Amino acid sequence: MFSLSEENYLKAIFHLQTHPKAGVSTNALAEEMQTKASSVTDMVKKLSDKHLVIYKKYQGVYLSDSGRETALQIIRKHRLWEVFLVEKLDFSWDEVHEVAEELEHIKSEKLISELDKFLDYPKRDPHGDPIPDAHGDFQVANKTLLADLTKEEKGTLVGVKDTSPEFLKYLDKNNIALGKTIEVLDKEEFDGSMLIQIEDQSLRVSTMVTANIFIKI
Amino acid sequence: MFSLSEENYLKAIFHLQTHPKAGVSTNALAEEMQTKASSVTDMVKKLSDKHLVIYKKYQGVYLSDSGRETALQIIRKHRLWEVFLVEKLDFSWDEVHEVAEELEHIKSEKLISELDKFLDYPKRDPHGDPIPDAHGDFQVANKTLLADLTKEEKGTLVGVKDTSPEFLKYLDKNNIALGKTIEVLDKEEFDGSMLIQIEDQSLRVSTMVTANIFIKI
DNA sequence: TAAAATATTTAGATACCTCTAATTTTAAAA
DNA sequence: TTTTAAAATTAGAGGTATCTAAATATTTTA
Repeated sequence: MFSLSEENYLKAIFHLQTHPKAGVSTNALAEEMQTKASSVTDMVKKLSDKHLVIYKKYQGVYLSDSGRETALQIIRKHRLWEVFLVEKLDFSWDEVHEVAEELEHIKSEKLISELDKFLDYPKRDPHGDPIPDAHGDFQVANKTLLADLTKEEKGTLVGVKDTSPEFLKYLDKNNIALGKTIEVLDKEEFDGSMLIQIEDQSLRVSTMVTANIFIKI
Repeated sequence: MFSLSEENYLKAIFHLQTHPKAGVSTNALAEEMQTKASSVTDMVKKLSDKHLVIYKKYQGVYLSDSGRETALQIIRKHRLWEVFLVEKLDFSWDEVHEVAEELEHIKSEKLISELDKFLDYPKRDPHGDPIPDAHGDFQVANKTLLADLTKEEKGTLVGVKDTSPEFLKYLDKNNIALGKTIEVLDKEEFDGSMLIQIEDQSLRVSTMVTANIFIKI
């Protein structure tokens, strides 16, 4: 169907396309794909020829409907494999991304539908991100950044924005995990850092942390 | 480490290298890889530069020790994934090969060691082929082709030589499966066909069948 | 708004893996 | 053993995905 590179580009465009009005810039895509802008231009033309993206020179790139659909199927596979790795193979949440990056490109409808069934149709991956179903539909959670809470507010940790191993290991070290209750004991106006209560410990965290934790109030 | 093509070539050479004295011919490898002889020559040179094979022009190609080791690790991964697909995801034995061809190239030591553990260290894949361990060691079964049995001999079906979906579906249709006892009721000298007893049914099978079934007496 | 800085695209080249067509080597047959 | 046939290799080229360097377009700044 599509090449490895093509699939990775579609996924990257999807992840960068936060505002549906603005196209994804060549440089942003180059940064995301760890490649050069000129390579991006070439690939984007190819994706455009295949009607996976809408592209006008110097105007940035948008996913077409079929491009979005393809991207969502890859994301579905990625997240299902992450669940498999954590729940069945004892991987920790900071180890799954790299392997899932490879597994997501395996081409078999049956493999994914059976895996989904085997895992009992999980709704979220180990980082709290939603798993699209076979039609590409997924629940958009109503979640808030911890950074946006104010003193004395509290909620449940439902996701992380930064999924780098470094950040995830930091969270592990401090017993911060999905599903736990977090309360803002104090917020420093100067730098935004917070004193938070999580289970029986209180902890001071910087905005590097609070801006990467999703809370459901 | 190695490219997809390189890994597939090593695997193909391993499978073709039945007699350790004779090198694998360019044409045989081209047939196995579904490619042209000229492409094989190019690739074999590249593998030789990387010391994965021993190659002298016009003399055929042999796996080096490191080439053999690499091939065995790919075969290990292939067969472990096959077990996973059959035992955990309800694939039938004629459906697993194609998907395992892709899964075998995922690069993660931990993935395979954890998968091995998850599957409880299986010794054989769904077709009865042995699964090499992490060191590349595996048990060579003492098995005989059904075709080599004579009248009134019997044994257990321990493997199949042809693993094509067509052959496997034929076996399924006739309730011929791994672990079952087969007895030779009669053997036709003219064409080698046999009347066999398998559980409560007797069945006449051609040499196309008997030459692809492994029996342990 | 003109100049400078930044972003993007184009041109030309490389690595990988493949192909066809032509050549060379080896093996088989007369 | 010479000829013929088969097998293997080389030469030259194409597609994919990438790169560097140069050119062009857009945006920012003065």
